[in-house]
Formats: sequence, C-alpha cells, structure tokens
Amino acid sequence: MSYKTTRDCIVEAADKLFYQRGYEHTSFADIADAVKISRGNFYHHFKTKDEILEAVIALRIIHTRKMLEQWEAEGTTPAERIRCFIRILIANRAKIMLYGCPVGSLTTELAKLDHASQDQANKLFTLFRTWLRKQFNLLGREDADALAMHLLARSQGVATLANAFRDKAFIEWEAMQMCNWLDANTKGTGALRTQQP
Amino acid sequence: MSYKTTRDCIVEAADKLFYQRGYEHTSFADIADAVKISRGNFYHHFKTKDEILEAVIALRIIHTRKMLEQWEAEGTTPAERIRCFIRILIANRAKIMLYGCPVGSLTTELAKLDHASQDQANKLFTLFRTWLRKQFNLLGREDADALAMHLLARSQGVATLANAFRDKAFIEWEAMQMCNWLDANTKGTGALRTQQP
DNA sequence: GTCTATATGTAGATAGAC
DNA sequence: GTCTATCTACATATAGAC
Repeated sequence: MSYKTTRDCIVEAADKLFYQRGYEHTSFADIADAVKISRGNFYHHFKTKDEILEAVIALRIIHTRKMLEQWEAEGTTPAERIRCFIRILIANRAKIMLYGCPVGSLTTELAKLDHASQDQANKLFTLFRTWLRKQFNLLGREDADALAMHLLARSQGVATLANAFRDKAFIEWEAMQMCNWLDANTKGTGALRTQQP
Repeated sequence: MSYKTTRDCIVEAADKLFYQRGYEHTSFADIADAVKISRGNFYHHFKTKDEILEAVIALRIIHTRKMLEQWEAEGTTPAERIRCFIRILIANRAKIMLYGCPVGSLTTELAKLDHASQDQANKLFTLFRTWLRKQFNLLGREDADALAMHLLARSQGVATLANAFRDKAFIEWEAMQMCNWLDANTKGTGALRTQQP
C-alpha cells in the first residue's frame, strides 16, 4: 500500500528537474514527459506553475527536517552532528559538481525572478542555520549564529566553485578544512577557542 | 569623441539586466526597452541571444582584467592586494544583497542550462583564481592555489547567503573574518603560517 | 542603422470528451 | 483522473520599407 499518487509523482519529478535544469528552464512538458502524463492532466493537480514550486519547496522542507532529525539521532556529540552537515558535501559531490547546491541555486534563481516563493525557499537555509546554531550553542559558543552562518556560507561557496570547475578534489579538500576549523573551534584550548572563523 | 555605439549600449544594458534578472529571464524586449531601440534593430547587431551573452561575458572579462590591474598597482604588498579582493564584498554589498555575485550567479545559471558559454563564463572565476594564486605565491605559500580557491569560495558563499537573507551585517562580518584569516596566513609565526584554511 | 510588421515556436493555461 | 484539442501570451527571429 501507500502507492504514490500522481500528484506525488509530479512533485518528485519537478523537484528533480528544478534542481537539474532550474525552475524557469523546466517546462510543464518536461515534467509531464518525466511523469508520463499529458500536459492537460497537469492542471487537474496544479492550477499554476507557482503551485508546483510551492509543493516542491514544501517537500524539500520535509526531507530536510527528516535529515536533521536523523543527524540529531546519529551524532553522539554536537561536533559529530556538525560533521554530518559537512559530510553531505562529500556524499553529494557528484550531483554538486553537475548542478550545484539545490538550496543555494534555487534561492539565487528565485531572487533574480523576484518570485513570491523566495521566503519559503529561504526557509530551507533557515532550517540548517537554526540546527547548526543549536549545535554550536550546545558547545557553549555565544557566537553560535555567526558560526552557523559561516559554515553555511563555506559550504555554499564550495558548491558554487565545484559546480563551475567540476572539481571533486576541491570539495574533498575544503570539507576536510571545514572539519579542521570545527575542531579548532570546539576542542581547542582557550587560545584556540577564541580563534575567529 | 569615443561615443558609445548602439552595440555598446546593448551590451551594457544586457550586462546589467543579466545580472539583475538572470540570463534566461531577460528578454530581447527588456534590453530593447532599456536601450530605447526597437526589437527589430536588435538583429542588426546580434543574430542570436547567445551572441549577446558572449559579448557580455567578453565585456566582463575586460572589466575584471582592468580591476585586477588596478589592484596590482594600488596594493603595495601581496596581502594588501588580496585585501582589495575582499573589500569588493563591502563595496558591492548593496548589489550583492539584491542580486548576488554576478560571476557566481551567471556560472550557476549557465551550468543548469548546460549552455555553450559555460567555459567562457568560468574564465571570470579563473581570472580571480590566477590573480589570487599569484599573490599567495609572492607570499611564499606553496599551497597558493588552494588558498586562492578557498578565498574565492568564501566570497561566493557570503554572496549567496547575503542575497538570500538580505543581510548587510553578515557581509561585513565575514569580510572582516576573511581579513583576519589572511593575516593569520601571511604575517604569522611558523606555527600560524602552517595554519590550515 | 533603424524602424514596423510579421513569421514561427513554445510557454502556461483552459475546455470539454471519455 | 486522464485525455485531446485549443487558446492566449510572449519568446526569438526575419523581411523589407525608410
């Protein structure tokens, strides 16, 4: 049971295509072909393209929440949990090289379109930001939000450059440096603890 | 003398609009309106939209080269020159918050479109990378290319997040941290010199 | 070189049969 | 719920007058 509905199939296909080709560059025909339904049938499930985008973002939010909960359960220490975040760069390196970061590339595109769903898409960033801040707080850092933003920014930059240069070794190297930075900011002595990001 | 030709006006207007709205989201009508010429006149100067993109990238390459030459002349030390690079985040913060980084957002978009001009656009990144590597080399760093890529990535990440969150203070804070990182990697003792990015 | 008018394709969206 | 047929709007691109 729990068969996927046509609507679910549409959202999943749109999710994938929006990531690979971008929101605007993906047409209804592209999604319809992927799901193997007619274009007309589409409008039984979604009245506008914006509605599909909303559904895709909602799905991504659900997936992200689940992933963060899983990291919460897996990691025995806050530092170990933060390393889960860093490791997604490695785990997803093949896709990142081809399509960049799904969150960063979507928010960048929607900002240029001045799209109504910008704020919703930014929630994806906020989910990571809040989760990372929580971990740094548990580590006793009062600058937890700045550290969370710093780590988010570094992962975004790595994704952007890895995508442009198609450089796998660069992702791996930078992920290692992020782990080193994390160690210096969590396990160090007083001198190291005050080290700036 | 040296009046701007219509062609120059088209390229300048396209440059601005591609940055603000993205390449695909900018129509010929948009550019024609900005230049105040008819759509038909367009095709006297450019046969296809791709040709306009090529011209825009070529223009950006020229501007970037000039900027790097200027930094080369202004900065008395390699570290001071690298700080010129970091400072563009501050100088352009208003535009970055609205539209992100012109280089990063273009390469990201072209990657998704799988556009023929991807490689040309990536040259913009390479210009900065090569220039930064040269400065780190002058500082005696054997990992000059890794440091150049690291700094590029950080500035890209800052632009992406500042754009999403419209956060001016974040840009300023991260730029300061990048300067601190630079100091630690250039002026330090042996121990600090070996500090990882 | 610049214009108007138009060709051609494709996007998002609708109507109505089954 | 799914289909085919169709509409409207707008995109790139062309033709030809001035």
